[in-house]
Amino acid sequence: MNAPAPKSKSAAPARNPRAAEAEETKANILAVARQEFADKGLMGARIDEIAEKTDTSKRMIYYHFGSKEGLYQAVLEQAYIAIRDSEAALPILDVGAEEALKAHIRLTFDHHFKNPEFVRLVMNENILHGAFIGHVEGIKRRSQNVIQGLQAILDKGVAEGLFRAGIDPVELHMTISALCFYNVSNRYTFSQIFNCDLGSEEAAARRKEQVVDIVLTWCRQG
Amino acid sequence: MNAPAPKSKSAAPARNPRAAEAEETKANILAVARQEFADKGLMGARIDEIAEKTDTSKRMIYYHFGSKEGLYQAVLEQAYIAIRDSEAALPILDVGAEEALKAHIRLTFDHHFKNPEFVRLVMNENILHGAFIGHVEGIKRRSQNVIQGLQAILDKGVAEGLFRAGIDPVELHMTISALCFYNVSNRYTFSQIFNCDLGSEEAAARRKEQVVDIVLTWCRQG
Amino acid sequence: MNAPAPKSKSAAPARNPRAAEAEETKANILAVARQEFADKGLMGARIDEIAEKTDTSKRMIYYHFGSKEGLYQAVLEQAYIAIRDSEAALPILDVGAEEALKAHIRLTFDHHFKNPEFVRLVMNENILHGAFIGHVEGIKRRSQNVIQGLQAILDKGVAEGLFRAGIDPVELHMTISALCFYNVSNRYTFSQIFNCDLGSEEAAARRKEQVVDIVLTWCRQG
Amino acid sequence: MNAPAPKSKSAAPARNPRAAEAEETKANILAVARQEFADKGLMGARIDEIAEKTDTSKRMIYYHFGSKEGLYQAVLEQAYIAIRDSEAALPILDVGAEEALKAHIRLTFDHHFKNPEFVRLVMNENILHGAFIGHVEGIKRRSQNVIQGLQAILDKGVAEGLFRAGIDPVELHMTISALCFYNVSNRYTFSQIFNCDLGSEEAAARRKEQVVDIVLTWCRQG
DNA sequence: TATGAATGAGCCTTCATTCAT
DNA sequence: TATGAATGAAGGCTCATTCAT
Repeated sequence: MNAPAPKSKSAAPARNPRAAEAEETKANILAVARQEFADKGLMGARIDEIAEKTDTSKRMIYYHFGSKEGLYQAVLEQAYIAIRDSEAALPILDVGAEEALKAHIRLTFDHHFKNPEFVRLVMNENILHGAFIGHVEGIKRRSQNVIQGLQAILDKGVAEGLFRAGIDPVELHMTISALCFYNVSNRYTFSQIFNCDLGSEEAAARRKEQVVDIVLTWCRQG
Repeated sequence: MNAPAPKSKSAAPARNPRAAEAEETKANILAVARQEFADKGLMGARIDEIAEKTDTSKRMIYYHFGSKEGLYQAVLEQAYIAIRDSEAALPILDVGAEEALKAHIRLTFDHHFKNPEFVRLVMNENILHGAFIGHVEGIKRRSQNVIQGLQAILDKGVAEGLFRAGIDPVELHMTISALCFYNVSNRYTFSQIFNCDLGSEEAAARRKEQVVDIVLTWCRQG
Repeated sequence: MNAPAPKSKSAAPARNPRAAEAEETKANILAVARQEFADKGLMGARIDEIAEKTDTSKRMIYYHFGSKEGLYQAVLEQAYIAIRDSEAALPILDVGAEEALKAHIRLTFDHHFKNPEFVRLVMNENILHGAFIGHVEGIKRRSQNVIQGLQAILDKGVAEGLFRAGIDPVELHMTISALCFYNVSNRYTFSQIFNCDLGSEEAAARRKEQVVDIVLTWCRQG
Repeated sequence: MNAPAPKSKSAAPARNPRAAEAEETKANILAVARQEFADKGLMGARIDEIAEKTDTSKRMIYYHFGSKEGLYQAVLEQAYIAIRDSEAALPILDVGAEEALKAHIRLTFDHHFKNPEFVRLVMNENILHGAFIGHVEGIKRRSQNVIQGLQAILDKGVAEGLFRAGIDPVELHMTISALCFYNVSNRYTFSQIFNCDLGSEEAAARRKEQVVDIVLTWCRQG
C-alpha cells in the first residue's frame, strides 16, 4: 500500500509512510507525558496512567523512549527548546533599549504564565538535582542566545545613556527569570497564605508591569 | 486509627514519665524526614529509607504521624514555622527604613540560602498543588506578621521621604521572596546551563547585595 | 508466664474492694468485645478498637484475658451460658405438651431474634471450624438440659396422644434451632435477594408463628 | 487503576490470542480463592497465601481482580450463580407436586451438603452485613426463578388437592433453605455440643429425608 | 508495530503484643 | 493496677518493565 508522500510532520524527515505515523505516535506520547510529568513530577507520574491517556499502548512508550526516565528526558528537552525558541524571537533593536528590554521581559513573563507546565518541569528537574538537564542537547548553546540578546540590549542602553554600565547579562537574566518564575512556581503556597490568586489574569497583568518596572528601574542610571 | 491523637507539637507538659523520650523520638523522625522529603519530594521519599536513617523503627513513624502524608505535613509545618519565626525577629525600627529593609532582605536571603531544605519543601508542596499547606496551623496568621513588619518599614520610609508611597507590602514581600527563592530553587538547572555555581558562598554573597540593590532601588523615590 | 491464675469466671464474690473493680473492668471489656467480635468476627475485630471502646486500656485486656483469642473464648463462653440459661427456664409441664413446645419454640425464636450477637458469634465460631467451642466449660452438660426438657415434652405429648412416637429430641432441637437461627444469621443476604427485611418486628412475629406451626405439625400424629 | 476494565465474566470471545490462557489464570485464582475465603472468611484469608496456592503470582490477582475485596466479590458471584443454576434445573412438572417438591428439597439439601464452601461464603457475607451481595449481578433475577418454580409446584399441589392454599413461596423457600443450611453452617458447634457428626454421609442422608418430611407435612392439607 | 498478560521487587500500612514507668 | 511508647512480622497493594502472540 503506497501512501501519499509523507508530509513533513515535525523536523524529522519522514522518509516513509510508517515513519510519519511513528512521529505522530511519539508526539502524542510526549504531549500526554508532558502534562503528567508537569502535574505530578517524575516520581509522581505513572507510566500506566500516561499510557492510558495516550492513543497508543504502554509498549510503545518503551519502544520509542526506552524507559520512564527516557520519556522524562525527552519531555524536558522539548520544553526547554520551546522557551529558548520563544526567547530567540527577541525584539529586534530598531526600537530603543528600554522598549526592547520591556518587550523581552513581557515575553518572558507571558511564556511562564502561559506555560506553567514548563515551569513545573523545571521545578521538578531541580527537585531531581538537575540530573537530566545536562543531557539536553544544545541547551547551553541555545541559552547563550538569550544572554547575547540581553547583552545587545544592555549595550544599546548604555550607549543611549539610559542604562548603567557594568550590568552582567546573566545576572539580569537571573533577575528577570526569578521574577517571572516565582508567580507560577509558588502560585499555590503563596495564594493560600496571602489569600489571593496568582493564577488569575488580572493578578498576572498587574504583576507583569511591576516586574518590568523593577527590572527597568534597576537598569537605569543611578 | 492506630496513632494517638496528635499532641501539642511543642514540649508538652510531660504528664507521662516517658513523654520526653517520645518527643525526642518524634524530633528524630522529623529531622530525618525533613531531609528525605526535601531531597526527593513526597513521592520520591521512601518510608523505609526514612525509618532506616532514624534511631527508631518504621512502626514508630506510623505511631506518631499516622501516615506518610501525616509525616510530610508535620515536616512542612515545622519548616514554615521556622522561617516565619526567623522573619519575626525583624530588625527593630530604631534604625532608618533603608537599613531596616536591607536587614530584612539579607535575613530572608540568608534563610533561604542556609535552608535549602525549606526551599525544596516549598517547591514540592507547589508540585502537589499546595495540597497540604492549607492545613498548616497558624500559617496565615504568622505570615501576616511579616506583612505588617514590611508595612511598618514602608511607612517609615515614606515618612523619611526615602520611599515611594503606594507600595503594597504583599507585593514587596513577593519580590523579595522571588529573588531569594530562585537562587536556591533553580540552583541546579541554572548552574548547569550557565556554567556557574549558585550554591557557592561567593555567588550567594554577591547576589545577596544585588537583591538588596534591586529591591531598594525599586522602593526609593522615583 | 506473668498472667494471673485464671479467676473464677462467673461473678466472683468480691472479697476485697479491688476485686470488685477488677470484675467490673472484666465485664466492661467483655461487653465491648462481644459487640466487636459479633460485628466483625475474630479476624475482623481489632484489639486496638476494642480497647478504645473500653473504659480501660489495652494492657488490661492482656492482663485479664491473655490474648485476643483468650478474650474471644471468654466472650463465646458467656454467650452460650446465656442462651442455655434462658432455655433452662423452660415452661414447666403443668401445661399440655403442645403449649409447652410452643412456648419453648417461641422462647428460642425470641432469644435468637433479640440476641443477634449470639447468633453471629456462633456463625463465626463455625467459620473457625469450632476451634474454641470445645473449651467452653460445661457446654455439653448445659446443652443436655435442653434435650432432656424436649424429651419430657415429647413424652408427655405421646402420652397425651398428640405427638408421634419416635421423635429424637436432638433432631427436634436441630429443627427448631435451624428455623430460629436462619432468620438472623442469613438476614442480610436473604433480605437483599428477596427485597424484604427479616430484621423487622413484623416479619419476625409472623415468622415465629410459622415456625411454631411447622414444628408442631411435624410432631403431631400422622 | 491498574486492573483492566472488568471483562465479561464468562468465556469472552477470544479477540486476543492469549485470552484463553488468561481465562485459565482467572479460573485458577478463583478456585483457590473460593477455598480460602470459604475456609477463613474475607478477613481471615491472606492474599499471599492465596497467591502461593495458585499457579500464578500475587500480582496477577490484582491484575485480574483489582483488590482482595474484588476477588472476594468475584468468588461470591460465582458461588451464587452455581446454586441458582442448580436450582434452575428444577424437576419438571410431569411428576406430581409432591414428587416435584421432594426432588427440589433433595436437590437443595444435596447442593448445600456437597458445597460447604458455598454455605460458608454466605455465612461470611452475612458476617459482613451483606456488604457485597448487592453487587452480584443478576442475583435477584436468578433468585426469582426459584420462587416461580416453587409457586408452580404449590399451584399444582393445590390443584391436585394435596397442598394447602395460601403458602407463600418465599416463605417456603426460607423454610427449605434454613433446614438445608443449618446442617452445614452449624456443623462444627452442633457436632461438638451433641457428640455427633453432621458432616457424615449417614447423618446427611437421614436428615435429608427428615427435612423432606418436615416440609411436605407442612404443605399438606391441614 | 501493537496488544493484553505477566512479573518481581518493593512500597505503605497494620496487627497483636510487650515494655518501661 | 494502669498508661503511653515501642516493636517485629506480616499484610495488602503498586510500580516500572518485559513477554508472547
